[in-house]
Amino acid sequence: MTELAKTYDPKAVERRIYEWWETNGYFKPENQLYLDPNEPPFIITIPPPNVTGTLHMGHALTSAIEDLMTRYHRMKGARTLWVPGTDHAGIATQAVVERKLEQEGRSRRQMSRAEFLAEVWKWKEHSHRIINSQQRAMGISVDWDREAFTLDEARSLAVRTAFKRLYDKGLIYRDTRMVNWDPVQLTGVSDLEVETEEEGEPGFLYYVRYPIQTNRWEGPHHPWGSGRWAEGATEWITVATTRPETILGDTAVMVHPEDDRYTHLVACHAVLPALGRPIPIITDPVVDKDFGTGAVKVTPAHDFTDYEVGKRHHLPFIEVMDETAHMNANAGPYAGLDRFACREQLVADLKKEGLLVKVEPYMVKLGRGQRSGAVIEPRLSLQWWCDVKAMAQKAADAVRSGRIKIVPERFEKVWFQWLDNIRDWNISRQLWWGHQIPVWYVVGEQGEANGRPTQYCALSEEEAYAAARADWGPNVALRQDEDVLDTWFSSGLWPFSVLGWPRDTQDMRQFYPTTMLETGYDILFFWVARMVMLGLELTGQVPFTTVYLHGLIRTADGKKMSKSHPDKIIDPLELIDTYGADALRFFLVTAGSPGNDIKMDAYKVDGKWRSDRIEGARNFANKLWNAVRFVLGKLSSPAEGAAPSLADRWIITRLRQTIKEVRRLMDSYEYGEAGRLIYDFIWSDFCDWYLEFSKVQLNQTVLLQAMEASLRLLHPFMPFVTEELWQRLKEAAVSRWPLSSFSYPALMLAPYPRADEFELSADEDELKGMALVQQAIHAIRNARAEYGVEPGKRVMAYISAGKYVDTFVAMSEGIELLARVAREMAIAEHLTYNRPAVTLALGEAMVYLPLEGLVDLEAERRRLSDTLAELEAQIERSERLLASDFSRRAPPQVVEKEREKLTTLRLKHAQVSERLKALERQMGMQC
RNA sequence: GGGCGGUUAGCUCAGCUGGUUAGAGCGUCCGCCUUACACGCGGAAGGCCGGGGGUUCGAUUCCCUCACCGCCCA
Repeated sequence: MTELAKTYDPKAVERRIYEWWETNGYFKPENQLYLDPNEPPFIITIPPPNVTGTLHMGHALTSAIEDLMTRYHRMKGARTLWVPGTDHAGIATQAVVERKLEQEGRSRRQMSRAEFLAEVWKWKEHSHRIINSQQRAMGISVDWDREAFTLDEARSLAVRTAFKRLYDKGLIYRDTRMVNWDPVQLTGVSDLEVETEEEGEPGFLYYVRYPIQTNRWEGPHHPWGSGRWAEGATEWITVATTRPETILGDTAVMVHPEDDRYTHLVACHAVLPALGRPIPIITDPVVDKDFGTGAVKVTPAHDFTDYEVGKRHHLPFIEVMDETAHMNANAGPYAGLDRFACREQLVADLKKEGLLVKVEPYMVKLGRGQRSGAVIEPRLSLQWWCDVKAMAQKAADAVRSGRIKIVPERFEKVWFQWLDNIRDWNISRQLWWGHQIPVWYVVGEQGEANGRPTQYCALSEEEAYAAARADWGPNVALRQDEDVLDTWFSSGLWPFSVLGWPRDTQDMRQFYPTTMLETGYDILFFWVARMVMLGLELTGQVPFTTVYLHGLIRTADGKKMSKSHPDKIIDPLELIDTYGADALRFFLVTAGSPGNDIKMDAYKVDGKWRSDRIEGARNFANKLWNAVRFVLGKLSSPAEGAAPSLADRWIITRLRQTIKEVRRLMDSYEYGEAGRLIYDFIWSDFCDWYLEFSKVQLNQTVLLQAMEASLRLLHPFMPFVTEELWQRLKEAAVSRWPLSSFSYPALMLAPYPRADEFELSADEDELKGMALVQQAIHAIRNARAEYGVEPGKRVMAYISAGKYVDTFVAMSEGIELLARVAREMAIAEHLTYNRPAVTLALGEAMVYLPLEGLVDLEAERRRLSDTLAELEAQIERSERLLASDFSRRAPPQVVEKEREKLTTLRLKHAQVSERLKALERQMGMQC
């Protein structure tokens, strides 16, 4: 067997271990070796990453948490399945590929749909490969044989089936409505895909006056642009707008019915600038009298609010822009101009005509496309809609009734709020990349033709034709709807589509509903809510029983990483390269608390990302590595049948306490806290104390047991290094110490530690004694440092150990080693030392260090009297507390604890004051 | 406008259902290559737990309120 290197090198381990796990099929639920019949199965589906490119830190966090959950449940003996996959991400991927083509001097517009899709598929393969390698590098224990893609054959069937079922129920319909239109990507998007800057964006509020038609002035006598357009007009109404270009589409001016300023104008007509169209002045209570002039223009075809107003007041809907947000023929002289160019030109013209009253700087709330960043244009458009009202109520009920639990709980409030105010979901996208809508139209027919349907929703073209031929005869021609579905429609089916739905598969029967849905809180509505709605609607069951939401990864200055400049985006692979996957994972999982964002402390050195916190986690991996190196060294000597010492009983007791607490924390999703606890146990209890004690009192069995259990405990957090070390340990030890977990071929398949695995234990008194010994060692070290004793120098010590004398005697070799105390030290139940010495009062015990030549009597006297003063203050505080209502009102255990504390304080006080008196006597004698 | 989260050591953050003298890592200071580990060891300094009020024997923790920062929804 090769010796362990002095420093852990993740690169030499991770890839090899992962391939070994994978080729042995250890990630598959069918291959688990330890199963606990009492553990319910654990099924989780990965939030499928978009095949837009590569994974970022958010994905790394997702991987770390989900793999932690998965490995934990697998080791607990639950039948465990984690299904991987990727998302075709319609808009996002199409945008990425279009941009790439653009750089190559090509354009989608010049390509056929098939040609373009071939390009996207190429990109998808490329991206998918990178994503997979990143995920493997993270160590995720997914069943790759079950990998799914939202646009593969099986998922397509699920999508078409889902669409058809909802269509047949009347929950999916086609309608022309006002939608959020992205004029760059040329598609409608849903409400959720529009993002608004909180403060708005700098813009202007334009005050424009419209002349009023009167019997003396019925309209312009001079052309627009002549500067005399409004000549002769006598009355005006001034409106304020942030979007002057939409004036061209105005079909009314609106004021509040109780606004005295305008009552005389109501029912009059204003004349629309530029176009000269007379438009009515109407009243509606939605008008805010305090905004602008109190009079607003109404553009029913280009504004959500105005759309409603237009319908209410039966106003004409005049579109003045085309799909690319260029002005159309209805814009008269401005036709052909881009919306912003039109704005500029029109404002200049208004000014020339004396119609521009004033312009004020104004923060405009602009909706921007989530993917393109383009200013969203409200636009009338024919789209497919999903009526989700009823589904939303059921989804809300699932959480209300506890069938689905959201962690952290506070997100439930957001859940209800959104679902209770839900609007119909625009599910069609005017894109090429995605699931084409499974609806076919009869070519050449409009609407209902003699009662015969002109559109057919079907699972396939053949099916659509079969239905159409039945109505229209054999020569009917069909054309499939060109639009595709919103990506989230297919993602919404994920937890069951990956298991084979709508087919009746073994996986559906065995693994549905799933257990856990873990993702970032930012896609609670986009994804989680849709899965619950569609899951309940289509499978009749909740798709999962727990939703765990993690926070977002932010840059060092607190910005969202995904939105910040590309140079701030960190590739997890780079960090893995520098620190190892285990370090990255441990950092991600322990960096924060559930649902809260994590700020990366990343900074660049020579162009490479560094993080002190990840470095700390790497150091921990190295610490573990060296602990095992030490243990292996101890095991190589002949086995000794030493009886368990106090230290042995102590470490096993601490281990058992840690296991209990870790399991409790893991079961309540407090992964960070659990990780920190394991870290503390391994570093402080095991390495700092127990390994050190083992240097003087070795018990190979206990050393091995504690080490092995520590590896199992840590495995879900740091899978690679623990697996590697466990294999080494097993190889070295299994023939002589056949621990039961060594019967498993891999650590990842071994049982998670249970507190009742171990037989040794220390009782309450022994634990107290042990703590006292540790305190003594600490106090001696402290005194040595304070008095500048040479590090290697052995010092004499006299220990008065009271009732813990046996403990001190048992631990004397440890004290010698760790506090550098001379072998001849004295330990007795009661011991007084009258010569000059540093005195350490520990309450139950007392340590005298005759530091020859170093003890300055005066300094020691000062130190003791300071200690005494501090003790007196504490005693007084404690006495006051006990004399108050506290002792009557507080729970007995708490009061008892306080009494014990007071007793110890008094004991210390007596020790110190006695010592002080003795010292003062000595000093007096010296004088 | 409504809602949520945050404010704890120089920095980044823990602190679960209220209970000893509030913790960790990094950083700082002092001392060490002590034969597992310098990616380390030992020691130390450093905190009106954002402000105010309330409940309570007791508040970093619960309630109210204010301030600032961040986010979500409209």
